[in-house]
Amino acid sequence: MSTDRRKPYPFDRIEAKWQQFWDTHATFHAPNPGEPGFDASKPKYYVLDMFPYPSGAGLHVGHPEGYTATDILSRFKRMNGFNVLHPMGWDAFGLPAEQYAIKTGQHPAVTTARNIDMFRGQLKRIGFAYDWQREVNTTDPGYFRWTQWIFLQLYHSWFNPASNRAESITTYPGPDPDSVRLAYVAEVPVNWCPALGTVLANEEVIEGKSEVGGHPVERRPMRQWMLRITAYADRLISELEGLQWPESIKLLQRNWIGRSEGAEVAFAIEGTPHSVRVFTTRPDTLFGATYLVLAPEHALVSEITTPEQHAAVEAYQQGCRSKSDLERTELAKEKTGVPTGAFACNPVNGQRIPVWIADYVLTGYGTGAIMAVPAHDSRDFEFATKFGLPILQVVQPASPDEDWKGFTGEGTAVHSGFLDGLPTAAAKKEITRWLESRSLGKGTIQYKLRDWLFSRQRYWGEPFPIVWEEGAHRAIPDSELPLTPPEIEDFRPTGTPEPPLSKARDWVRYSDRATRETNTMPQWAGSCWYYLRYCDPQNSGRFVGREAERYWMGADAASPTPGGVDLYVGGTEHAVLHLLYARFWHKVLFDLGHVSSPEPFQRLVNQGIILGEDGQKMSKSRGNVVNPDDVIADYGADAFRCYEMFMGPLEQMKPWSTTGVEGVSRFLARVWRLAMDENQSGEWVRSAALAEVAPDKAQNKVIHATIKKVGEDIETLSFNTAIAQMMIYVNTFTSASPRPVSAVRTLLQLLNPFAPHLTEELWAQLGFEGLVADQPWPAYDPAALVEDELELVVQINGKVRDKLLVPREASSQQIEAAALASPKAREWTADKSIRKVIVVPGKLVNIVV
RNA sequence: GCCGGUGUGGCGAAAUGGCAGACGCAAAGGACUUAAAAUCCUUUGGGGAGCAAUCCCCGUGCGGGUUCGAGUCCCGCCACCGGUACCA
Repeated sequence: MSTDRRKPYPFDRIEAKWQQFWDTHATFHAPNPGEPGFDASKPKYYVLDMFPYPSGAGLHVGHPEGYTATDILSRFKRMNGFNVLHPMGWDAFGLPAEQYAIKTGQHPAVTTARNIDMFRGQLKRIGFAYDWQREVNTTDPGYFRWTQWIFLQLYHSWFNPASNRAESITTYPGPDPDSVRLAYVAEVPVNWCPALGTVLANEEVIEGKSEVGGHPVERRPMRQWMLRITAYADRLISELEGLQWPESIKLLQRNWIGRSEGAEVAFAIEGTPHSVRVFTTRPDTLFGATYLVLAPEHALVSEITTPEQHAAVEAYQQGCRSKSDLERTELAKEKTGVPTGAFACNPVNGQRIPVWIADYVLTGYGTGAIMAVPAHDSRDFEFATKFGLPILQVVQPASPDEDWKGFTGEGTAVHSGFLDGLPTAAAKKEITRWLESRSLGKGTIQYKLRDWLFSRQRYWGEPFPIVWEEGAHRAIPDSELPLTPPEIEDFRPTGTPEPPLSKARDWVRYSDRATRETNTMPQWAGSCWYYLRYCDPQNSGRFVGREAERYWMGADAASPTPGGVDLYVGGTEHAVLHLLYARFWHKVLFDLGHVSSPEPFQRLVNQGIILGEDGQKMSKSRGNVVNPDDVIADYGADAFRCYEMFMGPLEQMKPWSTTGVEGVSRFLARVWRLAMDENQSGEWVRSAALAEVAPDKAQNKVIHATIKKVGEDIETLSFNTAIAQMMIYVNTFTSASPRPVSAVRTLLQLLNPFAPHLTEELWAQLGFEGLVADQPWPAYDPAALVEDELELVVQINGKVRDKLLVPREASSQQIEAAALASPKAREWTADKSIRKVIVVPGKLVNIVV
């Protein structure tokens, strides 16, 4: 398909040539402070792409969409006098490499290296201005050494609630530091995936199935490494505030963290020494609590169940245990539960209320027990209706005719003793105070967010820098980093929770008495801090040099933001996973004084998904996958780049169109022919139409309007309209003869960030000095945009009836008079009286009759 | 259910509350050519009147509203796409 087709311009010859040139001259290398060539007088700009997982399938057209956007911006910023950091690397630990290794027996390191070479080659063929000297690879020991080091920072720290930040564990005053470390071991119910042979984080489980592969996941208690992300729940929410992120992403994170203010209330269990603590966001409805529900797994169930109910309760618990999470959610339509036979005492009025167990109460949230207020909670209402439990209204809705049954909104307290008449908000405060004064409860805040399950039973991941001795864990010294995984023949999961690393007996044995931890870290670990490593990728003494970190990640004197990556572009799929984990690690490093900004990513933009030509999601099975290599072979990298940007707004989902690529390719060919003619023997030579003449007034207006619009559009990432404006520019000059050389020169500068190969080649062909990429961005002349005469629209009652040419300096009165005198206006207002005339200077006149 | 996003020509789309459809694709006609490709020029939201230059009516998912003026702002719906799901 790509072979014999005549090229509209010789992109095949020029693209490889310029890519080679940039490579050998390291054109886009950004020196660090202190390095030769570093210019301290320039401001910095850090543009970051989400680095890819180098899969065997190679790059697809979705990757380069965001990459092209950042590439244009970074080239633009560079031309505007910034020191630009624009790096690329590889998130190369992960399941697919390991599964491929299991299938073929090839070491994951081998396939990973091969895939990286393929990806790098593909990215270079698109002509991205990455600083390849800063390439990072999460599987490189020189890299993961520092991933392990950061893990140890977490291990050696605790979150001090008094200072609201992480501190060295040595400042912890309590007797058991292991109970407060940010990295800790716990026996917890985890998501165990038998098919993958590993546990998964909550974030990696979608509707009871593994995100990777869609295998069933079951819950079982296991000893695992956890990271105490919940300590940061509050800051992870509140510090979203100042970030320039899409509101929808901020909301997604807030919902994921799930902060709820409420109260804990203790209910004494009749005839036992026990009391059940419940969490509620509606303590104001306490008078309406007509029963309690414990999660089936709640520790007190066996203690309080009466002998008569024992069998029924056991059976119910057994039933829940055998159900997977998936079944539990599938069967969630109908509420189930059994009474324990026990009764509790409602502390506010002494009411005797039954205690039930039901699986609609979750063990992992709050206290694993609730007070049921069926009148004001839809789930409790459903349950109470089914089992004939009493329903007692204690909140009166504001609008009286609203059905109070199941009313979950706010209103006025009724049937609530001393709370009667109080609006919901006040009633919450009052009852909380009442409970606190009697030590029956207290105001609390709950989060949906759980601690981050951080260990995996995999081979292809970072080993933990931890050893065990007599049941106790301890860190290995920094001097033993990096801790590389052992060489083993068999990467297969053991099928049991025993990790594959345990097969490497020699490696596991640390000393006579100590053995190594055999779990590995999840894939997220490496991506939690790669943006920091880019700042100083070769540093062997520190995860990132202090000065480099301060320069690239620090607050810019010119900007009001507290620092961090200036622009981060990537897909929405990382809204709550990578972006939350990275913020967490960054805050820990910030608290410990290792980085200078509290947030890693100041401005975030999500590129939209590119659909197949049929408007469907691209997939192998649909056969609608577009391969960037094919597009580049047929139309060239510049056309590929420009088309991806011309398709529509960056953040929007949009379908691929081959004819659309052709259109953009034609545009680039027209640019080529502005400068070049084809002679008799089919060679491209300098166009005869080019001349050293000044653009005329109309041409000049297009030139300066385009400089203005393209610059503004790049800043707002509106690349589609920037390209449209450059098309207008080209259309203006295609027919011009003589054709001002200066106009072509300016166009090459404006187009360079979009089509770097084509513009660099023409720049050289026309004999201009140096590289276009090194030119300063052109400035526009506002005076050139001003017309001597303005065309105004004359409207009658808001409908356009005529147009009017008036001098630029015409006054409102003169414009009004001219409009009223226009033949059309006369016609339309003939037998009517004019009620009002609105003059919008420079725009229109509206005559209201 | 709940939360978020999006609805504009045949298609991708554009439009600080001020000429809806820029720019591109597709389509049709023409020029060049022995021919085709490529290239260049013209037309292209729908309907209507006129020999014509032109002119009129309708039109941004639907129904209301604010305004001299609404694709844009407000209220109420509908459809599609994403996310989420017993979080008390």
